[in-house]
Formats: sequence, structure tokens, C-alpha cells
Amino acid sequence: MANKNKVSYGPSIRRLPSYLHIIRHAQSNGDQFISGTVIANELNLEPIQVRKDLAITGIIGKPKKGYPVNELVTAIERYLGWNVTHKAIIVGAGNLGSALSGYQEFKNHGLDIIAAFDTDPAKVGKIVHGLPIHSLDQLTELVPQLHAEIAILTVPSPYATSTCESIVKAGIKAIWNFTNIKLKVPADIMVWREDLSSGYAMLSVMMKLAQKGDTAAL
Amino acid sequence: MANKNKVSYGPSIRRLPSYLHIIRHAQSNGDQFISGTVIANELNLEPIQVRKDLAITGIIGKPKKGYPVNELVTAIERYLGWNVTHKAIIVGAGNLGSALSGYQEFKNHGLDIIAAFDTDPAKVGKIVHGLPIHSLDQLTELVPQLHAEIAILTVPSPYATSTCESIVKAGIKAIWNFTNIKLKVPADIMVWREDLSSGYAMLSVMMKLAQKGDTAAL
DNA sequence: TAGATTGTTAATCGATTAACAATC
DNA sequence: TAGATTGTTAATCGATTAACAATC
Repeated sequence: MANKNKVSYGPSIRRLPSYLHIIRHAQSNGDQFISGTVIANELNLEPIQVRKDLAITGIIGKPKKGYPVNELVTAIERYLGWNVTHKAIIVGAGNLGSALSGYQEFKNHGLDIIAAFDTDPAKVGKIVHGLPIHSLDQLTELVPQLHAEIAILTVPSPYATSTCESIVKAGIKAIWNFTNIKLKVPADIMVWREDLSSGYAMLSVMMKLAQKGDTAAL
Repeated sequence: MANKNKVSYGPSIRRLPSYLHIIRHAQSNGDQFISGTVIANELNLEPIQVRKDLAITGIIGKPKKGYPVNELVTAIERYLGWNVTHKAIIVGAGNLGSALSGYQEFKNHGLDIIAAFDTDPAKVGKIVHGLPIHSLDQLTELVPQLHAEIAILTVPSPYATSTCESIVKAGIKAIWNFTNIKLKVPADIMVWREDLSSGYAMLSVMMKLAQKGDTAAL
């Protein structure tokens, strides 16, 4: 099947976390309802797009008032699977890996990072942001013990492919891939690649066009 | 104008860095030509998509052989503006900020991170990954001195809006925004928001669907 | 009530994919 | 040469946007 691992509603799903952030803010303000128009204004989107996106969560709004804040938060979290906590490990305790392990925001998404792994003997045994760093050799042994479901892959790209194989062998079912290598995995392993370079590519091209005064093409 | 700051060919531009990585690898192998088919196989894409994407760089391939590797590398770098070095500053020297300042990959994209800024007196004056950490108060003074063009915004989200204002006042023209706040900036300031939560949202939904055995919907 | 906002159905827009002649 | 691969033109697909009746 050609489109395996492609989620329908992809663009909508990617926008939901931004909506959720705003709606949670309204919730902490004690607001009972929030309208799609308000969310859209906050994010520079079209109200119709917000309504369409929210519709996939199954929530029903009230004409004139908007969407019930508490129910909306629950519905989005539920739709994203963020009502369930997933245990994750960092594989590659370099700069990026250590940073992500200390990134508090993920706690709000049900992502619980519980350990890190590295090959560097100088790092193994140390603690980073409260996480123990284990040797990569112990992956097979520790993944089941720790009940880890997700691996956050932050090794240098030359090691990505081989490390990925170890991760799969250890029984991990989902990989958040921060390397610039496209991983080859069995069909039942979920992979999402986070490509920081592509973001910088966009910014860089925008800068180039702006410099040219080429606003029409923007 | 409604679509200001929207780059045409957005999806193509975001794929180019992955192509570039593969083509540079072929280059270091000494290959003279690389075909769109080979690139496509490596990334699990359709060959026609790779050809269409490469066409925007203006490069001409040879039937049967493929694209000339050296020229292709140059053309992509030129198209992305990666042949020009841009000086950048980290604003918010927390976990993520420190990690990005030590992320070697950006060197290959002409991104030169030269300093970090933070409000924490305990951090100011220290060195992280070879970068001096300055006080945020010095932004206006130092940005012109350092010839910094890009700000990488990695402050905690409650500080995003106010810090952004300082950045704009200091004369920065492009912001790579890692917070989950949509920034409000003048029309001549370029912003690209990197949303790590949206990536985790995708992975999380994929996991949920896979669990249900709902492969048809994937 | 009047009108802001919803959900639905249809139209538009843009990106991906297909088809195929040209060619090294 | 034969055939793999290109660039172009057309078709398809999916996502965004528009229009509007329903309604709290």
C-alpha cells in the first residue's frame, strides 16, 4: 500500500496543538466558551479553517457563543492521544537529545521521557536533567523493563540507520526521528521525522526574496 | 495582502534540504551524476516529485544519466540562499537554545550562530558551546556590532511576545521561532515558526491508529 | 429579538501524480 | 542501438476557502 503511515487530516492535526495552547489559556482564564474566530485571529488563520479543523475532534459548537472550552480541551487531547501518557527514551544524549529531555512543554502532551542512551563511556552513568544515561548496549534489556514505547532519535546522522535497527529490535513501536536520514523500518513501526533544516530553508528563502524586494512572490 | 510571507513552492523548498544531503553524499563518493529515481528511492518519494522539485532550482538533467552532482549541489545551495553565510543569535539560552547553538549541521547551511542572550544573571557572562552569553539588555547595542541578521527565539513561551519586540527593535530582520506563540511582527520581518508539538501530534495520532489496527485509515 | 457564529455543501486553489515525447 | 531518464503538458487528488441556511 503506497500511502501507509500517511495520516489523513495531516495538516489539521499539525494545527491542533496550537489551538490547544490557546484554548488552554482561555480555560485558565475561566472562559466558558471560545469562538473559532478568536482562535483564528490569534493565529492569523481563517475562521472557517479553524472550524473545519475542530470538527474532526467531534466537538459541537454553539452558534453565537463558540465552543465549550472544557469539552474542547478534552476532545482535542483525546483526538491527539495526549490523554494517554507515553513513555519515551532519548537515544543519543548529545546537545539536542539533552535539550529535548529538559523540554518541559512535552509534559503537557503526555510525553514522559524516562531515560537516555548513548555510546559514549564518558556519558554513561551520568545524569542529565534528572535522566540516567544508559549504554546503548542495554537497550534490548531496558526497553521492556522501562515500558518505553517511543524512541527520540538524536544521534549524529551517520549512526542513524544502525541505531534505528537496535531500537526496533528492542521492541520500540514509534520513533521520533531528529536526524536527516530517512529511516527504513518494518511496516508496524511508526516514524515521524522532524526536519530542522527544512525550517531554516524556508526562512532563508523568505529572507532572500525579501532582500530582492520581491514581495509579490512572497 | 493576505498571503504575505507565504513562499510559493513551500513544500518543494522544504524537501530540498533532504535532497541536498543525499546529493552531497553522492558528491563525496565522487559520483558525477545522480538520477531523480535514486534520490526518490532513498526518501520513499515519487521520482516525478523529485524532478519537479529540482526543476525550481533551474538545473537541467541529462536523460539516461541524471543530474550533474556538482552543479546540482551549487544550484540547490544557491536557491536556498545557503551559499551566503547568515549570522544568528540565540535568544533564550535554556536547554533548547544551548542545544541549537551546538548543533553542527547548521554550519553546512551557512548558518553561523555567534552569540547567545539571556536574562538570567547566573548565565550572563558564561560561555556555552563556545558562545558568549550576553544580557538581553545589550541586544540593541550588540546586534548591529555583531552584524546579526537572524534571531533564534528559544525563550519560554510567556516571554515570547515581549522578547520578540526587543529583537525587532534591535534591528533583526528574520526570526526562527521555536516557541508555541504566533508572533506579531511588522511586515518586513520574516518569521518561521518551528512547532515541535505538531510533530509529536502526528506521531501520537499514528500510534493511536496503529493500535486500533486501523491500517486502512493510515 | 438581532446578529454573531456555527456546520454543511459547493467552489476554488494548489500540489501531486500520470502520461509521454524527446534524448543522451 | 535500446532503454533509462529527462522535462512538459494534462489529469487527479486533497486541502483551503466561500457561500449560506440554521440557530442560540
